[in-house]
Amino acid sequence: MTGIRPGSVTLKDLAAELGLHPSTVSRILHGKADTARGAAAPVTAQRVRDLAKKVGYSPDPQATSLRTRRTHLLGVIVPRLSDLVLAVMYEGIDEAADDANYSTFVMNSRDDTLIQRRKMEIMLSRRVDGLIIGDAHLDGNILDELTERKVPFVLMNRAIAGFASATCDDTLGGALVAQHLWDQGHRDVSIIAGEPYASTAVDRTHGFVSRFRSLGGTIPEGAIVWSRFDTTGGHTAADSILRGTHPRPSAIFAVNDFAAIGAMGAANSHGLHVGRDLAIVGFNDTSLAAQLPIALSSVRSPMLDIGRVAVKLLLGVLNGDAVESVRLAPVLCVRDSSDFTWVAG
Amino acid sequence: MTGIRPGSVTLKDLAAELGLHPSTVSRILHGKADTARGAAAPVTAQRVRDLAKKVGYSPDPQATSLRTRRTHLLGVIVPRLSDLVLAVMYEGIDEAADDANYSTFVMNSRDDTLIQRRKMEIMLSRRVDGLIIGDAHLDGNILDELTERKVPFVLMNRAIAGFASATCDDTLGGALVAQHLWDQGHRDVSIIAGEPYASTAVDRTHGFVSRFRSLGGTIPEGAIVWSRFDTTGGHTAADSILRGTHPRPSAIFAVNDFAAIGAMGAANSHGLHVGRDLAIVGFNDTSLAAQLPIALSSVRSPMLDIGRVAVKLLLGVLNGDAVESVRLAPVLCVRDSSDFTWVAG
DNA sequence: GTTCACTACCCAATCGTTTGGGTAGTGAGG
DNA sequence: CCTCACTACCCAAACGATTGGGTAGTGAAC
Repeated sequence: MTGIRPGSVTLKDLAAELGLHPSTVSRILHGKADTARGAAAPVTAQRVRDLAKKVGYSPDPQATSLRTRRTHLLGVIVPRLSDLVLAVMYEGIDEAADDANYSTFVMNSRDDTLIQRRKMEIMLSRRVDGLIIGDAHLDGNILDELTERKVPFVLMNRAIAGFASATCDDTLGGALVAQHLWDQGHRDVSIIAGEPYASTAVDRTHGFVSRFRSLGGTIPEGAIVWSRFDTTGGHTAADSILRGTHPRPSAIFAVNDFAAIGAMGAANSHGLHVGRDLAIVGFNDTSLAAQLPIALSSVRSPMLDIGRVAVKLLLGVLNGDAVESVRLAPVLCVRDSSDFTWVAG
Repeated sequence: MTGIRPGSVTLKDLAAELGLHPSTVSRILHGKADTARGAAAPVTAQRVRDLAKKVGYSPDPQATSLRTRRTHLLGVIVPRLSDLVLAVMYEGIDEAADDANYSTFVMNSRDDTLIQRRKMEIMLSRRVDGLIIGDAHLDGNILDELTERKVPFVLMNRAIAGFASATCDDTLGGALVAQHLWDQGHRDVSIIAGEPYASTAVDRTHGFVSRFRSLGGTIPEGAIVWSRFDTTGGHTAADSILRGTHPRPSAIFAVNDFAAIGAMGAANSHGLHVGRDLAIVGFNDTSLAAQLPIALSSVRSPMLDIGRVAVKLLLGVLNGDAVESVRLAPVLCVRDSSDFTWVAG
């Protein structure tokens, strides 16, 4: 449609073609409220807009942001995009940013503090307008630094007290699982708790533990096993749980679907049939959960929305608003992996 | 370390501080070969570099590319980042681009031709130096247009004749699976073939079929079922296969791990034990395959490398080199889902 | 003591926009 | 006829870097 690669035609070209001054053309193509401030005659304005459309004029973003000091670029930093959870959140970001006419850089930090720093510097040196941080560690010292440097940013997925974030209500999510397992009659449970530096892991675990205890249950220290977030991490953790000396739990809560899948594998190799001998519940309800050979119970977190909200928050910050953290409510999806009613009934 | 947000200090500031002209500073900080062309005295050069490092000078990329007409930005377009395969490839891109001092935009097209176009225009209007296209459709008319508009680009994952691409040798991959299933004694096989517009799907299917036939096997038309690439797609396809009238196959090749997982689910609900009653082989060997309750046989494709190679190719194109497509070799990983030897032996 | 070739710099234009501040021209009011 | 307030524009200076083309100054050769 546009014919040629955008960028060929400049404001000056348009102005010359129409016998106008570039500044006039700029004002016309720029705003609406401005036009009223005496920018141009309606007729001229229309001529300008018509030509602009016809030749497919699109302003040079480099030139624009050189002048305006705004790039309309958002930086997104996540542990890894190959983590489905973050990938879906990024899709939400992509959509929301697109709607607001922003573009996004996204980089993987592998949850490594050094890489985190490096990627952030790269983004800042690209002059992004703001940052969405999806890999915050609970000892968030980088964040203080960013605040001090007056970099606009918000957190996503993981929350840190004192900073604006878009997350799932992980504490509630954990509690839902505790309630469910308790209701199913489980009294000996273990938790595959994830990485201790991630608020998601900590909050889900904490939410689970405190609800379970408030129901009258007990959870010994040894029942909580920290682990990586991936399948291997889950496998290893479940293995150590099932191999443990204390009474083998009848249910395991993994704070992440992938860890849960790993746990299913481990259960299998221990000769346990998941859903009958051992209940397993995951978190996030990724697209896989429902499709597994033994469908996995999981807490559905609104990943797409979390991404979208993160963008909205950040745009708020950029706009100078005082923004509040948003915690979206999760929903428990019970499936075969933890549904014992058919056994009991 | 850097103290303040980069961008605060400019070339002019440096020059003023040192009593030099900005152009001199620019030349010093720019190249090495240039320096020899009479840029500055070694002593001065050192002074400049020291100060630059001390104050954390980093050139404004907008200003630079306004002048040089190069943004050091690569555009990446994929169907969806929530497809693990593409996410991993993107990690490869991220790394390679980083090494070469480029940054990347990545956008999701959902394999929708309209969105595809729109996202491309966005990237071009951002003045990316080149494009990595991960969602090419076999009727690649957009590509001709891009060529005509002289946009530098390469394909990734999916190949189209006549354009440079970084892919897995999908035909070979399909053939490996055919050979394996044949060797295991399977004579009735079905294929969950994926989307017919994707070269990955077509080539893997074709590779499988032609090897199987050359071994003396037959594959009726009805044994090839096109499908979406995700778990649901695989489930539906497998369901229709297992429900079919013709003799139920003893093995299914799904051209994608997620489709294979869906197929496992379907097999399950048909009362078939995968690995004993029915063999299933996937493709890509994503991190899940080995961890599933029944470990999934899969063709390992070097996803990370494909991403890296795509960047290398694109940089070649940008450099004016004549680049050749690269097809990386896959490796078959046999696991429980298709290993019948313990039954036969 | 010119010319010559360096060395080590400086000058100024330029990339494409934006934006604060003009200024001709017009019609009305006094 | 002068002032005044518009309207509908134009001017020029930025923004921060790059780059082709100078030019003082120095030492050596003739």
